[in-house]
Amino acid sequence: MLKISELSAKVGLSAHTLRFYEKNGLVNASVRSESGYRYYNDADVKRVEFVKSARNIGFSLDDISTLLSIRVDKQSHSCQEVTDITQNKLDEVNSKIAELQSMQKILQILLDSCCGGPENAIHCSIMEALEDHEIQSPHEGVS
Amino acid sequence: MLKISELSAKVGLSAHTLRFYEKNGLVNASVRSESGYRYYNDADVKRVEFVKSARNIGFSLDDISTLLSIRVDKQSHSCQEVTDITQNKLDEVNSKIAELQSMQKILQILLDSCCGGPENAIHCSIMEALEDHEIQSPHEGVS
DNA sequence: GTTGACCTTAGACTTAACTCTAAAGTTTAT
DNA sequence: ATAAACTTTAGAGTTAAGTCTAAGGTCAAC
Ligand SMILES: [Zn+2]
Ligand SMILES: [Zn+2]
Ligand SMILES: [Zn+2]
Ligand SMILES: [Zn+2]
Repeated sequence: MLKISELSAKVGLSAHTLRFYEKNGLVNASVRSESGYRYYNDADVKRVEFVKSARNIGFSLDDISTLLSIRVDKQSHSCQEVTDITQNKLDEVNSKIAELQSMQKILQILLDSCCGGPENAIHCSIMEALEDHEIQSPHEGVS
Repeated sequence: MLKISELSAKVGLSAHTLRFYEKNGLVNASVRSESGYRYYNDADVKRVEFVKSARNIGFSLDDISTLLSIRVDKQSHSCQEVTDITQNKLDEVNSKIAELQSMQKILQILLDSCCGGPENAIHCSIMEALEDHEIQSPHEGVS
């Protein structure tokens, strides 16, 4: 049975974060001492590690809650439920990547167009590009 | 001279946002009526449009403040200052893309490994992967 | 028997960029 | 002259996932 700081050291999440996760219903210590100290057993540790893996992939705490509820009763849940969560996350990641790549592309064009030197910025092509109306939000461009 | 709702309609930023930008020192109306109404002249409109272009590329309001201070006195600033801001932003974007691509890769592997069907999740390979310790945070992996 | 390290809670703070509300004053149209 | 639409301000709320603080209780060692 681990105390909170021992669990913290073991899994690499701060005691604060572990208490925060508990407050949000993700993980709790199976045992509390008379004085209120948290004690985590092996199953608790595994659950925390599951949360950490899911978090490392990028799942939100909400997603993780759902995954945990599947985890405690796998018989009542299907692979499809799991892939749905995973696919939604992948879609989200892909759309963020697309947005960032559109920024990346514009930023690279701007950098390529500017001399980057010590001369004054009166004819700076980056400043000129920002004056023009050619730059659209990556969200607005539907095509 | 445009009132705030007219400017809002013209540039596609809400009146709330325009006031918020003013509070943060980005843009203000050159003229105020006796009763306090904001009136924006052509130069104000151009400044707002500059802000919007910069925001569309992904620059933070802090970056935009700096770009605006260069804009009002281009003679005292160099192309290098402008490219520094731009390059920093590009670096940031690139590192976010890398992080997301690492998530994308793992999510895709997980999806490929799971049948996604209606059967129960007892042997679900996604759940199994989350139980294992093989999933690292994209931030921790330095190599 | 006291020092120091640890634990508890509730609740405030952080970041960024908005977004909204309330209460009041102004302008425009009929 | 009155209703509708617009504007003003200060300030609170939103989001996610923590992060930190204060004030107090507990445990181990010396
Ligand atoms: Zn230049
Ligand atoms: Zn330049
Ligand atoms: Zn399956
Ligand atoms: Zn499966």
